[in-house]
Amino acid sequence: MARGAVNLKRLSQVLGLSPTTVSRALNGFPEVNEKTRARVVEAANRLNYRPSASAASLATGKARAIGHVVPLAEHMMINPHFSDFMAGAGEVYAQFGYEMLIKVVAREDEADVYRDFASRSRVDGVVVHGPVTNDPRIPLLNSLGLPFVVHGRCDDLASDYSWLDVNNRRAFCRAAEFLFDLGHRRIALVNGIEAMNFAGRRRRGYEDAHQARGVPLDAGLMFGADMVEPYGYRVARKLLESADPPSAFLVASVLPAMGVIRAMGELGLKAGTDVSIIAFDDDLSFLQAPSEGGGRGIPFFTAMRSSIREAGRRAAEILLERIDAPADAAPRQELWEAELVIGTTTGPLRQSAGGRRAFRV
Amino acid sequence: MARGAVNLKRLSQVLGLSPTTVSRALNGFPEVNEKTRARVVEAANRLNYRPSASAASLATGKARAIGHVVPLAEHMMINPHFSDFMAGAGEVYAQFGYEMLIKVVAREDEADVYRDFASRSRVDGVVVHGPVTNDPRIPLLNSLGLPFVVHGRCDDLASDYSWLDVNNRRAFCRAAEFLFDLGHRRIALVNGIEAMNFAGRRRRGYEDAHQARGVPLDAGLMFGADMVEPYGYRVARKLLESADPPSAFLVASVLPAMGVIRAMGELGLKAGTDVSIIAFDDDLSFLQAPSEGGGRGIPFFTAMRSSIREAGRRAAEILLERIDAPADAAPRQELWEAELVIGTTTGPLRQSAGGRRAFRV
DNA sequence: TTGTATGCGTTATCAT
DNA sequence: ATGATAACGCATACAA
Repeated sequence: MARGAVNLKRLSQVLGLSPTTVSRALNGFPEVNEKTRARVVEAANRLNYRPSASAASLATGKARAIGHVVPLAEHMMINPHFSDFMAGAGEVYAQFGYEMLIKVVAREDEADVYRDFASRSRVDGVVVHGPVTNDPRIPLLNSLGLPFVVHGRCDDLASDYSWLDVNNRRAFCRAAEFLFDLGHRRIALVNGIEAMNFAGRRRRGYEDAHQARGVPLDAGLMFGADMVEPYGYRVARKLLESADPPSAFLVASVLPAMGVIRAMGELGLKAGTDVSIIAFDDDLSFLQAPSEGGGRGIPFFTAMRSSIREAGRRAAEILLERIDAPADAAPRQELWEAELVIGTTTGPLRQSAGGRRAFRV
Repeated sequence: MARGAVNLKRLSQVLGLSPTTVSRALNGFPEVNEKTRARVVEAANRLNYRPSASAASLATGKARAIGHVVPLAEHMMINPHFSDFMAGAGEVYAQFGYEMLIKVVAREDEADVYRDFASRSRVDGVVVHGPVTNDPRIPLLNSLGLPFVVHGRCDDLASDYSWLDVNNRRAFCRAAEFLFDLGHRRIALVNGIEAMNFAGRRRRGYEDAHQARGVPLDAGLMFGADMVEPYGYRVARKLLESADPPSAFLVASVLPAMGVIRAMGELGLKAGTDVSIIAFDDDLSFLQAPSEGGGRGIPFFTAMRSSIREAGRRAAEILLERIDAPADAAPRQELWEAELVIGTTTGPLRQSAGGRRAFRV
């Protein structure tokens, strides 16, 4: 407690009431006299009284905090996608009087943190980030009895836990079909790390579209790595300078897509004309132009878009809902469809783009 | 407490000892018999005992948590700079057994959150982000008696609080001088929001260099806004298509610098040859190429570099140090120099670049 | 070296 | 409608 902070006892002495009544008045119990409540609330505000978090937590068994465990090693999480998700979740937590508690730890210590959270009752629930297939965290959390929600999914059966996911497979299938409809046949896939469950789904969507159109897959056009800018740059340089370059790119994030743009700029190629790009767009805030006069301008990237910030908000809501629900309540599962947004980076296949190309480097 | 979790009383009963002795054994008190301690530690591990956070906090008055308040409105904070800083700070917190507590709130509610933190003793200290000149948070936190450290500075006198900052003025002066040395005279400044204290310092550094070289300032070349990608793009398009374009850009972050690159690509201009770019590089993880075989490759941007993640680590260390120090200990202040890194985006002024230019669009 | 008793600031139970 | 009293789980001053 801060020096001189007023506690329940002091406040009740000032009011000439018992601590019990003051507590009830402040916590909205119906039995307390409205005149008394008004007096109490006024005095509490005036003296700047706030109940001690640890004392309340000890008495109620509720921490009023949500935990997020961030793997240290893979910087997958320490990136713009993650911070936008957290911003959304944080809004909801603040709104409902919850704290957001973040723990940055090595992958191998993650299980330990969950055990710690549970047995020390530091948090009332956790959000699971970056699920892999058959993620061991799900059975662990279930056995700990700690409420949780997964951002993404771990498997196709996904029935015994709550999750919120984007229909990645369908999004990438639609994106590829959109490019096929424009006449493109050689489409590079610049995917995320395939060990991540979401990246596997995205690849399958890409494959679905190829199969539906009878276009054979070319392993030389498929890449998977951490979704950073230089990755897109490297892949694009390599492919666009090769003998048989793709005419379009399907990119898992606007970050590597920026890298593709950079590579094209260096090679004198214009996006949407010489080469098409469609990206998965998490609606990251740092890539959005400040909206002038309401609404957003014409987007740069053609993209499958789904706001990761909105996902953060909704995931938080689902989790808070589950925390208040009975322990045996049915899990909540939501699958969002990404929206196709037409920007400036896609266009019909140019005949000249098929064969060799005169670079303007 | 989680269902069935073992507490101190149960553990002591199992061991046939008093709770006091068990507590002492676990907390490393010197007076306890080593054989007893061994027994206690073994049993604690076996039964997976962990002290309740709220009970410990209530008893000791320490929360073992650090607060970070993130303004919701300006997405300045919900961006890659912020998440990298947090990653660094989080590492240190985890190492010392602290939690990181993040609160996303509207600017106008920020003061309230600090009061809340203090009076509810939810945290032992806070990190102040994005200081403006004469920031009201500093006197508030001082009056609350809540230990804090500022990432950045609020004024030039900056004596009554702890801070960690980069020498922004000197960094931008050096960057501009580097461009002057290459023969450039018309250098665009793509700065952050000038209300932020750091951006003001950067502008002054840019002005220092102009004055030192006797180059007059051109208000038409100086911009300030939120450091997002489209901002750099917009400014670069506008300037490079103007009658008297700059031959070089000094950019406050690699994010808008990517936008400058995009604009140049569209205009058929090559960085380092046609136009030079030097950026302030916070060493953001998502822009770093995965190091192949140790070390990092040749950087893309010529830049003044200072790792914001490292700053997060150090800020956390300073704060934890202050929390343990006596309340009247002298504030700790550190000013870091950014490092000049030569990349591929700068080169000597081309004679042809001065006048009109043939665009290859 | 170990144990007893008390306090930390709430909420909740049971009276009145 | 209000009050006395007992938890909550730990740490610690004091006693032995």
